[in-house]
Order: sequence, then C-alpha cells, then structure tokens
Amino acid sequence: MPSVFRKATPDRTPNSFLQKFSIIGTVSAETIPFQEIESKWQKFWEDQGFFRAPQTPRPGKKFYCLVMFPYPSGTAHMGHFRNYTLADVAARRAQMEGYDVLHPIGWDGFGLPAENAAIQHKIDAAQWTRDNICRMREQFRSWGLSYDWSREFATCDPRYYRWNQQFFIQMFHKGLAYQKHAPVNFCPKCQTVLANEQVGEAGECWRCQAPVVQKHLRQWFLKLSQYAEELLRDMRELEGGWSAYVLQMQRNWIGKSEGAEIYFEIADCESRIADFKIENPEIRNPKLTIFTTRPDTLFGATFMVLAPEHPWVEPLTVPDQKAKVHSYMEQTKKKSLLQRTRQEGEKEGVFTGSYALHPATQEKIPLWVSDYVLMEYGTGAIMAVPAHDARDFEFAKKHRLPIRYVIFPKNRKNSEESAYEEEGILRNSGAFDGLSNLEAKGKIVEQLARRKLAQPKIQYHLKDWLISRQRAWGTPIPILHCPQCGAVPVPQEQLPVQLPPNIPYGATGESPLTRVESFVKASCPKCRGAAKRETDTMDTFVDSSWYYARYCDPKNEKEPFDKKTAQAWLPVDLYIGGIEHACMHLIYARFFHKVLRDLGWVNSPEPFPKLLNQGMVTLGGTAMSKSKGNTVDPQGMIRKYGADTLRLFILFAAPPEKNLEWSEEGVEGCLRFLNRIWRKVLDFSSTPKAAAAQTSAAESLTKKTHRTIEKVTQDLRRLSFNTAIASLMELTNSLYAYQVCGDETSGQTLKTLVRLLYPFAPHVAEEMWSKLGETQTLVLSPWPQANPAKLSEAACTLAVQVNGRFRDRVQIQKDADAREAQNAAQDRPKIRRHLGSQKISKVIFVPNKLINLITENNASAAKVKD
RNA sequence: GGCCAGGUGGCGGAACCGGCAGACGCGCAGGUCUCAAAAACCUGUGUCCGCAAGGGCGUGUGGGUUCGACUCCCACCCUGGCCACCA
Repeated sequence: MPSVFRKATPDRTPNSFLQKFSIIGTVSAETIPFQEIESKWQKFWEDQGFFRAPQTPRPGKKFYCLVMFPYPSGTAHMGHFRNYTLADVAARRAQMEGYDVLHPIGWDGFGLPAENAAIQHKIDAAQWTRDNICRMREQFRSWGLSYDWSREFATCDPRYYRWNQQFFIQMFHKGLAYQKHAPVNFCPKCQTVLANEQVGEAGECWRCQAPVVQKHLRQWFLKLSQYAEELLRDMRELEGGWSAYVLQMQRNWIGKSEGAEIYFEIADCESRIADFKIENPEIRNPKLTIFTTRPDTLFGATFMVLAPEHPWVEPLTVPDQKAKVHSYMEQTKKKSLLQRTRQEGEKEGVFTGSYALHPATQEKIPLWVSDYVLMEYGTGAIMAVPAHDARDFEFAKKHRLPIRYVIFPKNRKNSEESAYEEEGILRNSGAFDGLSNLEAKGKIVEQLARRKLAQPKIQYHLKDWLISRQRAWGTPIPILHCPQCGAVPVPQEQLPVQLPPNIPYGATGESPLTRVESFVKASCPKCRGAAKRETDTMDTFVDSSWYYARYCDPKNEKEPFDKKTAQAWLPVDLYIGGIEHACMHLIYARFFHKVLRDLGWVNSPEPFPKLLNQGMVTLGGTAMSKSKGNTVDPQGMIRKYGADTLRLFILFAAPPEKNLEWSEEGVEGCLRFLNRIWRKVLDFSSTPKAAAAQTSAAESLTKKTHRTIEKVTQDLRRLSFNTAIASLMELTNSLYAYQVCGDETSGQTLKTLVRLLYPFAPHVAEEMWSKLGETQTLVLSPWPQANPAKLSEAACTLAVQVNGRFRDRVQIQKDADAREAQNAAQDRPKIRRHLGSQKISKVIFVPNKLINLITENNASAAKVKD
C-alpha cells in the first residue's frame, strides 16, 4: 500500500468535523481532556507502585533525587510547583534510564506558624499542621509528581523527632551539645532566642523581621564552630556541584582569618595592679591580648584601641579620664548594632590615660577606647597601625596620633594621604627590615612567640549553633535538670520525650511547656531525686538537618535509619531547593552530616554533592507573594490548561537557576505545542499504516529524530530543561513539515517524540503512548537511544569565510579534505567575487564545519600597527 | 570598599570546547480557511541602504590576542546579589 499523503493544513476529516459541532462549551474535540487523563494516569502509577524505591539500590545504579521538603503552610504556590517539577523531570528521566530512583517527599512539620495559628484560633498546632499536610498532599498529587509516597513522614511525628533527641544525647556525650550562659539574640515578637544565622544584616528576625535584642541567658548550643575548618575545606568537594554564589556565601559566613594573638604589657602596671586584682583576681601580670591578621605591621603600631565593652576599660582608665570614658561608654550603649557596624560617621573615641609597652620596641603607646572595635570579634582589642589600616588611619588623623609607615611598595613612595594596605618591603622594623611583608608575618610571630608574647591564631566568624527555642511546637530537648547531678540526659529507654497534649500555647519568652506540670516534674535518672525537665525545644533546623537520611529507611522503629541502607543511598545525587537556605539549612545539614559521620552513622563527607538552586517565580519583576498580591495559583492554572501544560511552561520559560517571569501567553504557547503533538497522534492512529517511504524527506526526518534524542539526552543530563523542550518543539515542527501521516517514518518519529516528552509532560505522554497502540507504560519503557549511523549526514554544509568574514556556505561530502573543500568553495560565484584577483596565502580548515580563505593583502593582516 | 553573578532583537531566552549570532517560544505583521470571528495552518519578523540581487552595521563601552571573539585577556560603565569599621 502506498503512503498516504495528506495535506497537513485544512480538511483533517473526522476531527475538524467534530470540532464544528462541539460549539457548546469551550472544549473542542481536538483539545486534550487533561483532567480525565491526569487522574487516570496518576491513579494508575500509584496503584502499580512504580515510584516505590527498592529497599537497597543496586550499586552504581542509584539516583537519589531530593527536593527541600516543604513547611506545611496549607497552600502550595508556584515556587513549590517549580521546585518540585524540576526534581520530577530529573527523577523520571533517571528511572527511564534504568536507575533505582529514590524520590521522596515529607513535611517540615514543626515551626512557629502552627504555634501562632494555635494561639490565634485556639486550636491544636498538631491538628492545624495535619490539616495543612492533607491539603498540600492533594495538591502535590494533582501535579503528577513521581514520589514514593510510602516513605512520607512529618518531622513533628514523635517517631521522627525521637531520633533528634537520640542524636542530641549522642552529641551531648561527645561534648558537641552543651549549655552556656551567653549573650544571645532574642526576638521580642517571636518570643524566643535565635541562632546567629537567623538574624539578618540589619539585626532583624529572619522570620518576622522584628528587631532582635540581646539577652544574657543560659542556652543549649551545638559545636558548629568545631567543624568550621572542615566545612570550609570540604567545599572543594562541592566545587562544580554547587553554584559559586552559594559557596561564596558559605565561605563568607564561616569567615576564616589567619593571624596571631599578640600580648601587650601594660606600662607602669605595678602602680595599678591593685585595680586589676579587685576586678579580676586571677590576673597577676596583666597583658592585653589583641588579634591581628597583619603581624607584619607590628612596628607600625602606634596606639591601641579597646572596645567600650572590654572588661579592662574600667581598670585601665586613669582617674582624670574616668568622666570622659564613662560618658563615651554611655553614648555607645545607645547606638544600635546597625549604627555601630556602618562605616559612616567619624571615628569617635577617648583616651584612657594608660599606656601599653610595644612588645618589640618597648615604646609606650597610648590605650584608647572606641566603638569601631567590636567586642564580638577577635579579643575586643586591637593594636592600631594607622599607616597600614584605613580605619586606624582615620582614627589617628582625627585624634592626632602618630602614623608610622613600615611597609613600602617596591618602586614608589608611600602616599602620606592614606593607609597603605598592599604588599611591600619592611622598613623601620628592626631586624626584619628588607623582608617582604609576607615573609615577615611568620617571622615576627615566631620571634614574639619565643618570648611568649604571641601565638599564631585562626579566627572564624562562624559561631556555635544556638538551638534552644522558648516555644512549644518543636522537639523537646531531652535533658533533666537535677539540683544534685546537673544536666542529665534522658535515658534511652525513656525516649521519645513527647510533647504533652493540651499545651497552653502562648508567647511569653518562656516555653509554654514550663506551665505543664506533668511535663516538667521528673526524677533524676542518676540519683532518683526530684528533677526538672528541660522545657525549651529544638530549633526546627535540627529537624531538617538529617531528614534526607531518614528517607532511606523511614519506617525504622529501632534506629534513626539502618546504616547499611542509608550508606547505599547516600549521598543525595541531586538536591533542589531555594537559595534562601545558603547560610542556614545548607550549613547546618553539612555540619550534621559530618557529626553523623564521626558518630559512625554515615560514611560520606558531604550530604549533597550536587545542588541546584532554582530561581524564583516572579510577576511584574518581583517574587510572587501573598502580601504583594501578585500570586498565581497553580491549581487554577491546572484546571484551565492542565498540569502538563503548566509543567512545560515552568520548565521552558527560563533555565532552572534563573528567575522566571510568569506569562499566561507563554502557558498558551505550551498548550499549543501539546495540542500539535496530540493532533498528530490522533491523525496517526486513524490513518492506515504504510511502510517506510524511501524519500529524502523521510530520511531527513529520521535523522532529525535521532539528533533530537541525542540533544534531549544531553540537555537532561546537564539540567538544561528549557533547551530540551525547545528541541522537542523543533522535532514537532519537522514532523509537521513532513506532511506524510501513517507511514513507518512518521510513526517512529511520533513514538520517539512521545517518549522524550514523558519526563516533562508525563500524563499526556502516557495517554498518547497508549493511543499509538503501545501497551507498556512509559515509566518502564527504556529511554530512546540515538543510532550513531543516523546522526551523521553523508553531506555537510561548510561555512565559507574569506579573510575571516562569513560569505557563503557550500555543500560538500562529509569528511572531505581541505583540498576538496577549497575547490568547492572557490567554485562559488560569491566567493570568487570576494576573492577577486587576490592570491590565497593561507587556508584554515575545520573539517565538516568551516573553511577560511586568507588572501595575501587581507585587511586584518595588513593593518598597520602603530 | 571587597567578592560573586550577569549585560545578546519588542520580550523570555539559544549558541555546551574560539568557528554560520539570534535556536525555541511569546509578541507583532501579512496570508489561507470562514458570512464573520475564534481556533488551526502558512509566510515574514536584529538593524540600516536597496525594487531586488546584494551589501554595510550589529552580543554594555573602549582596547588587545587570533585567520576568526557573545565566547579568551586588559580597562571601564551599568544591573542584581552577597559580604563589610572582621582588626
């Protein structure tokens, strides 16, 4: 039977006929019945359990695809949709490529919104959370996400948070969890303390933006700082897998600076040693400790500055200066942290009247007090080197203090107008003259260290993680406070310490659990005496610091997870989530993973070697948000256009890591694309089949198909979903241009197209697949393989340049050599015209791509260089 | 001030390793079908000169390297982000 040629354009008989008679309602017969298709396939996939991951993956064939799990706020927004769709494409592709895929979802169930809702509406936080989870679960199901729902859990379930408690106790025994009295950040609105990472640049609460205040409280900490160096070092492992941007942020946050502590003796200290004894009985021979990253500038130190809060300010201030110093300290107290840490404003300060002895020269240098020195960093005291530090320079100018240059650039003089902060050669530095400042750094510290006047020191910005929260909706910290034995961990067999029912919610700055007598009253496991239960709960970021490991073995009731099983799945192969967690969750989880490794639970250095931070979904250029009122509800869009259409749009409109501007026209474009394939499928299934046509059009369509397989496969590997979809659109256009229907070639192309479409638009692809007469689900259908023979053309088009400028293209045999190419090029009239009578002096030939003919007097070579 | 990312048509974006800039989509214009419209389909769409053939110019700006630069190097401008009196 001959191939059936049909015009692609009008009279597509049965369907356009039907279309005319389906005027009632907006749905025409050619429109894809999304709702029907979606629920049908969602049910089918779930019933068949296709997305259930095996208990243990085959070695080398695992793909653990994870999205940052949601807080159950009650409504999923377009940002969730984007996040989870991106992961879904990666997971579905991996499954088709034959991997054992773990693609789980769960709920970050603890947190303030639930507790605030409980206070406001007099309901149970647990119930509120459960209801929200149900609502969001239904939304996620309607999006066609290939989750292993059998592994779902919520962190507010005692079956989960008991392991938080167990890890906490293990850390307590290792000294990694401890309590201390310390100045802490307290949010007056949330009525709880916060970790450093949870306070914004302007000193605001990360959650409610209220200004944070300082309090002095006894709180629980995890020794994050102990892992500072390792967290920094292991970023090598993440290079390439994480964006440079997040790595930079973490590097900044860890904030390593290498330098030295140097000890300055106080001059004439005998006369005032009594003052020190009163204030600090342990101090015998007071030496003021400073931290510097520039020990090479030591000889340029002409004065010293103490932070106003420094405990030595009082004893060092001579009677004559007391009034001035005290008034300055008062002034400082009134400034906010923000005011103090801005460079703006003149550098005020006062002289204490005391002097220190320069450790190298024994010179007396004055001791000043100024708030440009911060108590929180280093030791709260500095040696001031105005010649080589811009801040010290400014201070010295204002207060007429001496400026002594000790480092000089190689070939020019120092300007006396500013601090010289670059590299150079030492002078005015005693025995160190002539050394480069880099060499001098080590040598100066070395020499001082021999006299016990200095030691090398590394300083980090990263501090320990304050995990206590004075709120009820979190994991109870499993500690009992005994008047005799102190803080005693709750014995293993008493875990979990469960939240009591009927918590008297309220934000009072104290945990509501303190008012639950039955919870508080306990006995000490050591001495059996009466003890009080710890009532603070853990920061919810503890919950999210190891949830990725729990997914590997979520039903385990004996342990957090089986080590072997988790080690087989971990690390996570692809982690997808928003960038806002760069310095919170992503630091905490890396820390936790390393602790778990040291406790023997996991064996990989990093939990997430590959991280994709998806961009925001914007409308009118700003992130969609309820408060701005510029949101688009994914559910409404799904009802209007279908989940697959929305998926395609979200994937196609921008590369994953960039922001994506919402555009309903764009959505309609994607609907048009799906409809085009849909019509081809209907056409094909209603057309009598024919053998492959031996035409050049058929051959070229086949080649295009194989090139598309190649392109989509590669694009999926590098998570370039937008370009993958573009090439599917190209193939669809080629299929339309082919104009033949029902023959082998168009059938093969159509089937390939549908299989390639599956990760992006799975419901529609499954439906089309079965309409094409296929009986096996696409989930289990192997990913198409490009036939290398079909990828290459016998002939190729060579770009022809004359003197580097593109002039023409020429058809040439594939793998032709330079000689043949040049002959073919010179046969072209255009090229002949451009060459004129000029002689060819050089030929650049890139096989199968390009030939560039250079003439003797070509313009660029003849360019006079003057 | 330091660091990072980026700057390509009317718009979103493509060009992955230095080799035909603008794939794909949106929008716009013209056409086919229709009594008409919608849908669908076809054609065109960086810019300037030209009826056309053809040619000039074009990837923030200015230089450089190269036979050849969106791509590499130097300087600068702009946008976004992060850090920042961190000693």
